Amino acid sequence: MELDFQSIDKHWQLYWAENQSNKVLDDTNKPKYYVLDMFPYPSGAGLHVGHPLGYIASDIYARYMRLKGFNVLHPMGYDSFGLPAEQYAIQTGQHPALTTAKNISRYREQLDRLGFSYDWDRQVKTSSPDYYRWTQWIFKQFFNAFFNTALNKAQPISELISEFSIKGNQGSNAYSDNQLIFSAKEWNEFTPNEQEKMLLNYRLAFLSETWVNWCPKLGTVLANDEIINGLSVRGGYPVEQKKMMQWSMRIKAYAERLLSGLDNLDWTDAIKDQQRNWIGKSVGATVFFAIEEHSDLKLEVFTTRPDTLFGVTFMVLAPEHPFLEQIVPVEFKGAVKAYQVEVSKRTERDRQADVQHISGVFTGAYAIHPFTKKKLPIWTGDYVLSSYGTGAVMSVPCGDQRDYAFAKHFNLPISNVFKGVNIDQEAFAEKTGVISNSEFLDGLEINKAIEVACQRLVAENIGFRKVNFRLRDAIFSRQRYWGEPFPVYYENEIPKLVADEHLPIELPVVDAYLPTESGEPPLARSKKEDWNHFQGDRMEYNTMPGWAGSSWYFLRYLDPNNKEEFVGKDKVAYWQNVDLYIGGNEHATGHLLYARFWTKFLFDMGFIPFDEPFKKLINQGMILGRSSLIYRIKGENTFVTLSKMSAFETDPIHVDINLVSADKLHLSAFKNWLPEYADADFILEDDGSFICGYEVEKMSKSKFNVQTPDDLIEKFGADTLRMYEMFLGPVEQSKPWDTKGITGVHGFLKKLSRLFLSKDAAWGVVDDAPSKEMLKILHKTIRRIQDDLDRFSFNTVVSTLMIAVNELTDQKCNHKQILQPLLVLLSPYAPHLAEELWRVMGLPDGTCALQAFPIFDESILQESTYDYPISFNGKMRFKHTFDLSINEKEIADFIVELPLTQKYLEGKTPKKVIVVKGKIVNIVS
RNA sequence: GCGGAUGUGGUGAAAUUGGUAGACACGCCAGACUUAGGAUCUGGUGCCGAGAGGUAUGCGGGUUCGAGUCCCUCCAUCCGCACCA
Repeated sequence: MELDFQSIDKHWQLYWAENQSNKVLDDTNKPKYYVLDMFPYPSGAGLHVGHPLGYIASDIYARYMRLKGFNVLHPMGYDSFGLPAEQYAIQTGQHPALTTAKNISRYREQLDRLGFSYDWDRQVKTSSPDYYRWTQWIFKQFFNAFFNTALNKAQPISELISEFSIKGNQGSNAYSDNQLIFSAKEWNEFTPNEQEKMLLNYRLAFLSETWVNWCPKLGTVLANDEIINGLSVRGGYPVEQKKMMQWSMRIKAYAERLLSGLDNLDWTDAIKDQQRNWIGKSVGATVFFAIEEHSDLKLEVFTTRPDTLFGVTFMVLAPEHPFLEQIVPVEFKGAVKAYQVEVSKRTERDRQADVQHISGVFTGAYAIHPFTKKKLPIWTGDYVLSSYGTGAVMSVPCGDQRDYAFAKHFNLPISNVFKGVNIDQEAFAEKTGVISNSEFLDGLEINKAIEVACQRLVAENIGFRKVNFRLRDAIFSRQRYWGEPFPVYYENEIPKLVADEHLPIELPVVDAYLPTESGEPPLARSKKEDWNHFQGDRMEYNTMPGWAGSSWYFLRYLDPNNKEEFVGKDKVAYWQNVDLYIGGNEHATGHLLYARFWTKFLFDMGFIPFDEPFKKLINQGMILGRSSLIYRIKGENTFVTLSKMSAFETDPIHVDINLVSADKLHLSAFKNWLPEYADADFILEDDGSFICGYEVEKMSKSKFNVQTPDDLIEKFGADTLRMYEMFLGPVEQSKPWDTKGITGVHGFLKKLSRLFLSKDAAWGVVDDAPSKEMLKILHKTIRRIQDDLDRFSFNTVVSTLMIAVNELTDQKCNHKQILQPLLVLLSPYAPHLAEELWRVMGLPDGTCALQAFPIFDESILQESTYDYPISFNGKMRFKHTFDLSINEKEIADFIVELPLTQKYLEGKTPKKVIVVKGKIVNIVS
């Protein structure tokens, strides 16, 4: 009797749906466990074989924990705002909501075919008004809060307002970039607009001028990714740096907590390091430099090396530094302006990638050294970034390689402050040694010198100790259509919040999804009567970024239909944070940091009882695609087969992998593929075939290398695909997709089901007592699977099951006492087949998924003897069995006398015999 | 330039704390059963060698009775990046 995997899949998927088998109740009597996948963006290409890798692992773990008696929350949803749907809308005029809905139903269909145990009643979609209503609401909470540095937490802005009206902002603990000091009297005399503007310096969601990559031709802001060599990827238009009023989130206020919070998380060190680097804490000092002929200005710099203050020979400002407006003498203005224009054409990423190219101009202005009072020329150079520190550096060529290179390039002076160090070839960047040539720092060891320099800076009121972070406040507005509208309108250019009862602010109808003629975002196309109906002058036309919705979605699953709150207090008290989170590495610093930030904020405001979202994190590796490439002769429509391409100048072109089998291109299918290839010519191999090249790279629609799971499920069934994806290797590891081995896993499932078949082809499982041997196989398997799953080693479980089935087959085992628990062990990996076999065996107690994980019995595996490997100088030669009760000395004495031992000793006397009980014997000669 | 990761058979990989390297599969070879098979079953398979044996976890060194595992130097590949003052 052969199994029909397809109908088994369908039968059980239907059964689960009809019986609501995956519905999760808030059953507080059971311990909870929350297993979460990073929710996908539903792209038009559908789910590819890489997506399920993490989903399968999490589903296995969720099923395992259910068997272990936990109430497991395992939900799924969609991160459904995003650029591709908007791009498609621009091209076709179709509303992104329609495209998105279509893609979601395709995803759902594909997910369902894999037999995941998601509770779909809890689904969330970030683009659904029921959901983004609460994203807007959370934004309002950020707007209405500030960060109290004394309490190290966020607080309502109302408390700050009353503080200002009583004592002004002198000595305030509120986190802010604001420098302006005002008294209570001044505050109270501010107009309401002035007060509002001042408060924007404190709110955790705030408006400020920010540099952006602006493409005038597209009328839009672009991400670094969308720019190559200063030109937009789309259209190839020039891009420039421009200042723009943007919403931001004051994530910098949380830098210290985001950093220290990592210590208690069960994440890999690799990913923690990435976040630590991103946050980038550095300890040093702020130093103020006077500027010649501008006594009103103080140039503020941050340095991690105040000990090298006497090595400063010049200053460098970022080309965007505001002082350049004021301090550049007339005769230098032209050159500086020209340089600023030149730099504005480069993105920050370009500026950083290009280390070789040194550029800058002298501004004509001078700073005064705070101690020596020497004149220091002020330059501007693009290696100094406006977004880090103060956008200005004191250049110490002897101690910093970039300063050194800059000094050499422009022939600026270099003075050495390190005792006995040669700096003829390069700067000395190490933090060890002794300072010289530095007045009061002479002779001090570097760490001591840093200390002394800081004390002196403070004493002379020239500077102070400072902790700096490279983390920047997160820009929170996008000039796009397909995102959450802000619950904000403007009155006299002051932003005002829309009242809660008007939420959600739904996306308005627009006639096109492009920016307006005047370069305003698409939402500005809305009609006032449709959308802009609040008392202000206009609505906010920006939308929120993709990460807004994904920063809190894990909370909504706990209580997805709550109309009163974003999550009910009782629900969040029971379910708490995510116990296991599985997703791709690419979110290491984006999503994972923002979600942590929002969680900490919501905790501070008393909405949730924990301040980290994800306790345990597993980063699944990327499954890479194997793309096929064909080579077209430059300027012609002729393609050359792989072995002959070297004779020509060619361009590689990605070709749909469905037109290729075993690297051979199907020529007629290729000609029909796209109109431009209809009359292509080919230079073939001598045997008449056309061979393609290949490349292993990320799967993407544009590379035509996407492998969907559908065909494989069609052919082998969902269980085979689930097991095969796990069998490929550790989940964390990246690997190219290859279906070569799938038959092995498929064969295993068949072999396993044969255990349940009796000779006369009926389902025949016997009640007879199993042999000792069979029990041993079972319990060995239980132990290994439990151990492996507990350390998330999903791949080795598959081989453990294979070994068990191989051994049980050898034993001709058809004993219920063995096979029943075996099915439970199998069920997290192959739920459809496990249920089917459970049913045909006529086993009681409902379904396999409702059973308890088999209990491991140590006593069954207890052995009285052990087969010791006997090694000579570390090399294993033979084995000898001893009773485990025999002690080390007895074993050693016995082994030495064996004839085999004498043979390997070749007449030598052993120097030492090492016996590790229950492990190994090693004879040293 | 900085940061992170990874290097084990023809291939995917295994080897919890240092203790029998290559489990389990794919592939390949031989055989059985078949009209046939991309079905099923049996045996073999790191490399060199007829064999005894030798040799092997990117290269080179070190620690150890014993190293894929720990330490140092180097090499290669992949990923991320915001030249981080």
